[in-house]
Amino acid sequence: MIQAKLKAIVEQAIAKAIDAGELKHLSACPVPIVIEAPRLPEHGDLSCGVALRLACHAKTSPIKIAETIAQFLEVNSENVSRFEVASPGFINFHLGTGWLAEALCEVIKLGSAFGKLDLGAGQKALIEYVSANPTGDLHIGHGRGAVYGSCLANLLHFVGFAVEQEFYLNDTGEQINQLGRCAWAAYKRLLGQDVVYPSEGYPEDSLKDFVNQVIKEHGDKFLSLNDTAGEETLRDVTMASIILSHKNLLDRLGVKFNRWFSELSLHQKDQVEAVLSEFSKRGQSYESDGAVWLKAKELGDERDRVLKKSGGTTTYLAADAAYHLDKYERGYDRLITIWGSDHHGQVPGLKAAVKALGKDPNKLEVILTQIVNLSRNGQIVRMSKRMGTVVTLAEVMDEVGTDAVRYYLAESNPQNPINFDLALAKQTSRENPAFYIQYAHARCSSILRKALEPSNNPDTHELTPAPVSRSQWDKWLSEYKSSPEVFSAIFDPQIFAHQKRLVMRLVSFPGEIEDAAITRSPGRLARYAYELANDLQKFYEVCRVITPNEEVTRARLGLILATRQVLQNVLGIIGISAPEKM
RNA sequence: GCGCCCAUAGCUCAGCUGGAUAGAGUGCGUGGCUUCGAACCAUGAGGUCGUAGGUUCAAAUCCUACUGGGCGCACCA
Repeated sequence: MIQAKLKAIVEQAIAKAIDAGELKHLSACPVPIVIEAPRLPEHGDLSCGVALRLACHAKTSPIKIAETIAQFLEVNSENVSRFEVASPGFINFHLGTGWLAEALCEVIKLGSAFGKLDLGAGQKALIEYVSANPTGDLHIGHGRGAVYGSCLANLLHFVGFAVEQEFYLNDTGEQINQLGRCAWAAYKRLLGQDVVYPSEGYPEDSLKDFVNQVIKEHGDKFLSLNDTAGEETLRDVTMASIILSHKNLLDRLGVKFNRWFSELSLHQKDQVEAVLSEFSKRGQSYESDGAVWLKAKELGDERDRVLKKSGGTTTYLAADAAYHLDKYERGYDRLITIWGSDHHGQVPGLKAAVKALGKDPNKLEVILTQIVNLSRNGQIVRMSKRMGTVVTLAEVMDEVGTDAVRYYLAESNPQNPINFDLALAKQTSRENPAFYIQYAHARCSSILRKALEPSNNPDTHELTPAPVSRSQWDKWLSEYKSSPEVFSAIFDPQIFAHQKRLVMRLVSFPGEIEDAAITRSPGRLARYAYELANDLQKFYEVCRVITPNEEVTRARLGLILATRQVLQNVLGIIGISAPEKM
């Protein structure tokens, strides 16, 4: 778009300056030419700092280089109304209306595809996230992983990856057996039996709701079972109830998985044993003290890791290795695994296992999400699985609202810890950023409705025809897509800055997408959405859209349409609804 | 003790592949609704970018040490 066009012009100017012998010591531009939006309006609409980077190559001061380049710049005044060199060596460009109008045309022409890129080129990517143990409620930390993962999935899809999303279900092992013991005791106690609740394991309170759900479905018919059968049965039905609640809650949060991958299935299909044989066959494991060890130290870990305990059972790492081998064999080009930061110690082990299996470790990206500190009025709410989750994700969503929770969790970068104050979030929920962005979208919709729908006078009950007729609108829609000149009437010299700012924000969307995708930071799109909404509000404040002048109305409705489109596109990625009315 | 992550406005967070006067939101002060949605806008105050060095024409950004906080260092998962 505009940045690329400007970049080409700067590139050409540098080449000409070199040809003319004005930039000594250079035969080609050795640094990338970056066109960016300056922070301050007096620095123009777009700025290029290439002269600063060229200084040490050209052995001249940045300001002189900038002046030299500026001499060779060839711009059309309709596109770039003026440019100037500013200390310490920036070239600042002030845009005219030409490129801006063309850009709006492109936004409307591309519609929901505006901003899409082809970074992925159809490569298959698998994102595994949440993967919470089915032994209790989800908490806000799971929520963060869930929101981050789903935003990243949306984003990577938007930039051309074939994305699949997967939840790894730890549905077997010691913690699940413990769930069985606790649930069996809770079941009997809830049905009036005087049995002792296990002192070790999950707190009774954290299981009560799930066991009550079991009782609601199955009644007391399991009471006749002996303890062994009872523990197994309660284990399975309680786990099913927990998994269902996880599915429902994540669904409510807008998080959807293609697959819930069962760890148990790996054992049942002997994939865990198979991966152990594979390690052995490749000479990557050995026996010691009756246990089987992975030679992880040779592969970058700080020490070797146990795969199979002397008691004969396999470790979590063995199952995880089998799981990741399965992922590799399913033929993905990128494997993204999102874990809570408390698992960071496992990353070298997993990477070592992957290397030991002869798979490309660079395909596997492990992203860690840092802790969410939950507080209420400044008081930290402690979360601990052993103590039971004090505040569940469901409660946070009920209290604050799902869109607001989603925005808060989406906005931050995963590697930073965040503080989430319930009282604060609730108190400001009416003015929260998610709401603000949605409001901007609803406002655009409202303006379009106002333009296209007849209005009803409440006193006289007379219908006033719509300012813009249906047939006229259809004609405009096609003009928006093919005739940039219709937009020239948007621009009013009095308030050009506001209008330009809004258009520039729309124009910067593809670049934002690219940066967000490359750095795996969908959060910056959440912030972009806020900025866009803010620019729309400022524009709206000073500029009427529906006016008696048909050409002006046509142009400004087009701008509103384009803005609404980009809001929809970005809200789609961060997974927040774009309502027509609020 | 060792390793990883973090420290920016009262609070919540951006900015970090080095570039112009460190930005938003929230809270606080002031002003603005006869007109497409005031759930909005304008404006003011508020910062030794944890501390100390170093690299550089240029450091919140890179390097080192330190301080403070979180997490991890099992034949647990």
